[in-house]
This record gives sequence, C-alpha cells and structure tokens, in this order.
Amino acid sequence: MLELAILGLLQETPMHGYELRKELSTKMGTFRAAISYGTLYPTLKRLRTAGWITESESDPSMIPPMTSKRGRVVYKITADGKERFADLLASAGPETYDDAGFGVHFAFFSRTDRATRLRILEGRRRRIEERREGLRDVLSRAAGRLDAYTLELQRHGLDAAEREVRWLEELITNERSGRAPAGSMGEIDLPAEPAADAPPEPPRPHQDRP
Amino acid sequence: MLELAILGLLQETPMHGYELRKELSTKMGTFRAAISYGTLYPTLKRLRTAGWITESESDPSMIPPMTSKRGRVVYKITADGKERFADLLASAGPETYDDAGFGVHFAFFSRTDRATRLRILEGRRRRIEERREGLRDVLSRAAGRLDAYTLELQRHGLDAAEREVRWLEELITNERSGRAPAGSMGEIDLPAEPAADAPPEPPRPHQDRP
DNA sequence: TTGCGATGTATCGGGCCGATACATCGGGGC
DNA sequence: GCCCCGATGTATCGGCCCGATACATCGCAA
Repeated sequence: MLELAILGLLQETPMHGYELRKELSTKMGTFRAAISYGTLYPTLKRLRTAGWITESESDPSMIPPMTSKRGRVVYKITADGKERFADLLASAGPETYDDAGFGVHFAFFSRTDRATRLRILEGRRRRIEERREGLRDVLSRAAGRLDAYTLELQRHGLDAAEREVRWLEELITNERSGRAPAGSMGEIDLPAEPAADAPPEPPRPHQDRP
Repeated sequence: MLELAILGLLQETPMHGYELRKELSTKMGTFRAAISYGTLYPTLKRLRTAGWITESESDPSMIPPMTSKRGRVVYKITADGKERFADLLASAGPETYDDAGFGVHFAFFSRTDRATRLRILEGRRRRIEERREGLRDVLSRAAGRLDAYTLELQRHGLDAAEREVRWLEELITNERSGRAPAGSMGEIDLPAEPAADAPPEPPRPHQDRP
C-alpha cells in the first residue's frame, strides 16, 4: 500500500524522505494519519532493491547547500517503477478496499481510468455496506444484552457507515453520468504517461456544508 | 490494545479462541474490523506466559462433546489478569486515542470510573480536533495545487472529523452534567469486581436518526 | 457417502508502528 | 559572539498485527 503511495508521489517529482513523509500525510488525509520513518525508510530500501526507484546522493546545487557530510538522499522513480505504479493502481486485491488502501487509491484517481475508478468505488461501497449490515444486525438483534456505551459505539459506527455509503453513491453517480473524464480523452487502458497533470474531472458531491 | 480487549472479555466469562474472536468483532464495531487469528493466538500465548490468563483443556461437559482429540482450549482470566485489566483500563498512553485504542476503551466504559471516561473522551477530542485543523489548513491554503479527487477526499475527511468532534462534545456534556453514574455508587477507583453487570448509565446523544 | 460449510487451533513471513539515536541548519536570546 | 532550540534529515530495532495457509472435527444435505 505504502509502495503505491510512494511511487505515485515520486512520479510527480523526485523527493527526499522527509518531504515524502509530509506529502504522504497531507494527501492521504483521513485514511492514513502519518507514516512512520520506521516504515518509510525500509520501504524505500525495498523499492530501491526491486529497481523501482533510485537513490541519488544530495543534489550539489541545493538551496541550503549543506556542506556535504551525509547529505540528503533524493529518490527518483525509474521506468520500471512507473510500470509498477500503473499495475498497482489498477490492481484490486482485498486490501484495496480497507481504509488505508482505499484512501491511497482514491488520492490517485486523477491518474486512474474511469473503469478502474468505478470498480474501486463499488468495491469500497460493498465493503462498507457489509459493515453497515453487521452493525444493524447487532443493534436490532442484540440490543438488550449490550451495555449503553457499547450500544452508543455501534450507533456511531452505523451512522458513519451510512454516511460513507451515501458519499460513495454520489461519487459513483457522478462517475457514471457525464461528469467524469469521458469528454477529453476517452478511455485508454492505463497509459504509462497519463498526460502529466490534467486532472480529468472535479467530482464535488457535497454542497451542503453549513 | 488487543491485550486489554481480551482481558476485558474474559472478565465477563471464560471463552475459547473462536468465540473470543467473534465477540471482539461485534463489540469493537467500527474501530476494529475483525481480529486475525495470526494475532489472537500469539497474544493469548503471551498473556498466558505473563500469567494474566490460564488455558484449561476442553471442558468435558461441552454441549457438542467432541470426542477429545485436540479439544478446544478454554481461556480464563486470573487474579493478576484482573489487576492488569484495571491498570490498562485507566492508563492513558498516546495509543489510547487512535481509532483502535479509543474503540476498545470506549467499549469498556461501563466498567470505567467517570474521571477516566472524561479524560479519555477529552483526549480523543483533542486528537480529532488536531486532525480537523490539519484538514482545514490543507483545504484553505493548498486548495489550488491539489486535484479534484484529493480535494474531495480531504473534504470528506473534514466532514467526518467535525462530526466526531460534535459526537464527543455531546458525550462529554452528558458525562459532566448529572446523566452519568454519580448517583448509584459514587466513584471508587477501579474495583476488581465492578458490580458485575450494572451498566452505570445510558449516554444517548443522537436522537436525530431519520 | 461424500462433500461442504461452520467450528476450532496454530504458524509463518512480512508490513507497519513507536521509540530512539544521531547529525545539520537557521534563528532568537543574551 | 555564543549557545541552545526547533525544524530538517537519515536510519535502526523490537514488537504488534495482518493475511495466507495448514490441519482437524462436526453436523447436515445432496
């Protein structure tokens, strides 16, 4: 999962670890609080070993030049890495639909073709619907044998699940009908170079924020 | 975290692993989907080694008797285990306020004294408020440089954060003013036998479910 | 009677986390 | 001029937890 996120960010521009972590934290938002260095650096090493990225020692013309001596390491994606990124983007393991996985995939939707976007959105919806049904069962069937706090926890969970399903419904509707790429470039199946930075479409479901 | 959950469930009644897992899944609801056996059994072994629980081989008078031959293992909490549970319940590490940690603590609120409940609720609120502020910053400051999907993800995250803060506010208000244990038995500091099954108080914030 | 789904116990490799250590840089206080 | 502090930056280690996998029993239906 983190692998996909790193590859995606490095596709935009080369970066060093510290920067990567900050971008990761802001772009993944809710679904992934803040990546740990104890995860980041081993993962970077793994990606380097696999050949998806390269580590280049400290750019000499850095803004704060840093008198060498353990300079910062700049990570850059390779051609193989871009291919790997495309594969991961379109892949659909079960981990694609848990909180972290979905968040990362969603964050790169502007570089994903519409068919894949719909597949992921619908898979996520199914996942949350299952959670919702489970919670409804507990609340109706076992209402009596649970204490008040546990019940309240279930209620809050059910509320969040229902809300997320509604959110996903709106996104799916938007994707399907007109308002989604479609017009500009049609549906190519996962290009290695996805036209750089032309975000295909604004979704914008919510307009009811008070 | 899982340690606390297991100890808490075994305090109600002895159980074997399979049962434990199911109880775990329903009681922790949203904040902890379904515990893996690859986690559960090693943890049980750890608890046994520490002396918090005992493993007793297959109760002979089992409903489906199971003709011995690798019978089910029933786990039971020890006196030390109950002490440990009380300590964990009242402890306040940072992991107490992440999704999983908070969910587990909350699920046992009916066996937690009011002061601790308030401390945990407020700690969680602070945590979510920080997330909320971070998301607001991103949405106001970096609105232009993010693509539409990433923006939508942040918006949805902000919405969920605001909603959870409001939920916590209600719970905190309820705890503070009257509607909370107080009346029935005052505030003992973590009794080993917490009056078995007298849930101290129904919280019930939401009444606006359509 | 065969086979399948639920029940049940257990291990293994690996991802990810928090704590920790160490080093450099810019700036504010004195 | 000096020092300390907070932000920047790289890296490791122990440990929790997960998914995949293996194996065994039970009740039931085809």
